[in-house]
Amino acid sequence: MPKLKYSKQRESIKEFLASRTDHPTADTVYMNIRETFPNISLGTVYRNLSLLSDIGEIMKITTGDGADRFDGNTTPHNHFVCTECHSVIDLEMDSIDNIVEIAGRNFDGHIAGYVTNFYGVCGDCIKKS
Amino acid sequence: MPKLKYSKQRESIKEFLASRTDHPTADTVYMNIRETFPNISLGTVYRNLSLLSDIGEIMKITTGDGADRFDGNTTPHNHFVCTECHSVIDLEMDSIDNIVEIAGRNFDGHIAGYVTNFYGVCGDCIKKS
DNA sequence: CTGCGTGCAAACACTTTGCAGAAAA
DNA sequence: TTTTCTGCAAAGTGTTTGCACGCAG
Repeated sequence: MPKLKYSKQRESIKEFLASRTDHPTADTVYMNIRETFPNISLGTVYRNLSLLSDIGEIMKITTGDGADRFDGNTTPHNHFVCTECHSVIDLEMDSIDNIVEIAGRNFDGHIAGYVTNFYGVCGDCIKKS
Repeated sequence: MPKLKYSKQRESIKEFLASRTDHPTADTVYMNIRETFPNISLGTVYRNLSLLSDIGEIMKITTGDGADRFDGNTTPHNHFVCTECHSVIDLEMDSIDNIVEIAGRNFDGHIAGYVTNFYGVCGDCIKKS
């Protein structure tokens, strides 16, 4: 694997994600970073998001509902996806890591991890209805 | 919502999925159904897969690893995704539905369901290495 | 006859990639 | 200098859609 070199674009993307608690898509990141680097390209944004999530400095969230989203918070946590407004919300909940042990009891492979997404209607959408 | 009409293509797709325990992609379904209906189009396959999963007769699996997959088994269960061979395997495990209650304790929206995918290396890939 | 379903092809959304030049080490 | 990173644009992948015809009800 190639050696990592500093780039202000990458730094900026990382900082941007760290400053948000929502979970922007690559396109949203692009739109925002462009205010600082008007010439940055969408390709560069994708390349850096992918690189950063490979080295574990950010997290990629696949919801199955449109574009992937990215999270600057790399501490283990789960997400809730609102089926109305499509927002993705961090859940502050007790650990459910024990499900790995439950899943492994009757399985002959090796389970390295899991991703759980919860679905439903968020508080804001309930109020509006 | 429009009224449902019988179609032999749709029936065939449903039967095909019911006959498999792996989790074919839309393209795999297409390739196989074409042996019975040589003129079926990929668009029709996608339309029916989408319709069938909307009405709950099949299940759509988004792994974040390539194309979506489809499962004819609609009884609630979880999946394991092998990061080596990319196969998707049904897990026979005790229910973890209690995680919904855990997630809901400190959340103001309404959680309707969840999807958990486990990741790791499957038994076959472990043997081969 | 009415209207949903189909095949076809074009369009679409999201993401990746090849290239030549710019920037970091 | 050497190697990585960038902007640009083109290509790629998976999926959806408009249209005219076909078939179920």
